[in-house]
Amino acid sequence: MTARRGDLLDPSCPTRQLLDRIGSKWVSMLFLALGAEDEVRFAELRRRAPGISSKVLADTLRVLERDGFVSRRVEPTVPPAVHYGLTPLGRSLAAPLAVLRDWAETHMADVDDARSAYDTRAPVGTPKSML
Amino acid sequence: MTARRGDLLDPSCPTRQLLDRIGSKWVSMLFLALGAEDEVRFAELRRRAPGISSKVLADTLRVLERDGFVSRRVEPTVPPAVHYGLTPLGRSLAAPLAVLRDWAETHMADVDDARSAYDTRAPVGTPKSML
DNA sequence: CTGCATCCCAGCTGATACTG
DNA sequence: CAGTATCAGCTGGGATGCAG
Repeated sequence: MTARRGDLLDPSCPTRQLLDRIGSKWVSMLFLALGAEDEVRFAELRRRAPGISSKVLADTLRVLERDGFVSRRVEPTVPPAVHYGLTPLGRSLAAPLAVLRDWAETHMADVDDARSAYDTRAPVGTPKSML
Repeated sequence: MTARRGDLLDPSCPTRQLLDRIGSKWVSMLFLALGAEDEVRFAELRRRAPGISSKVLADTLRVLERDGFVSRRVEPTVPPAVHYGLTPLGRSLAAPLAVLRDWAETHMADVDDARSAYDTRAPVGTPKSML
């Protein structure tokens, strides 16, 4: 049907774009953090994503808002209060993410074992990248 | 169950590691290419992943082999013939990947629309005075 | 409180050339 | 054919400082 083989290298390939998003460092964690409640404020998100800088958090949220995954509501108080939440589209991504998490928690131990075995067989020469 | 919130920033978090893998540029395409048959040779993989360099292909395959996703079988002929295939573990990842692909093909059009709408609302370079 | 402007750096990715 | 060696570039992510 759709998906010819070469699709995934087209930058416009839907799957490619989705993988780029959810593979981004903080995105999956923000989905978790936002999924817990209806709305979460900026500072609270920072707390739930320990280590993120405000720049990266703002950047990531803007990208997700642009994608339609995240809603942004500003209360025009002083100082301002900004509330973020998942849109229906964003919530619809929860299922695929849960499938990934389940697979990971079920099988990544096998991956660890495979790595140990591989490293025992080939102690030197493993590329440092992609580890 | 497990998954405390902070898990996803731990480099050892299973989900984090899985996302890093499948988000890598050529991995999902190689899974597609390898899933079609039992075994595929190096040069054939290059053909099925147009644009990949032999270095990147070799690196990626080695990482996937180390993870236990991919098997590697060398025929000691001259010149050598190397056959790659998916292990059972690698094949078990097909389902999660299919879920992602399905979601992407169903919903990424909505994301495109959201982006267009966002870009219309916030064109580049709009003076703040006009907001 | 929120988040933009800058500057900066690591490492993923790629181009090219070479070898058993 | 199936890689390895080397070098270069870009982009994502981060530190810091400032502003509305």
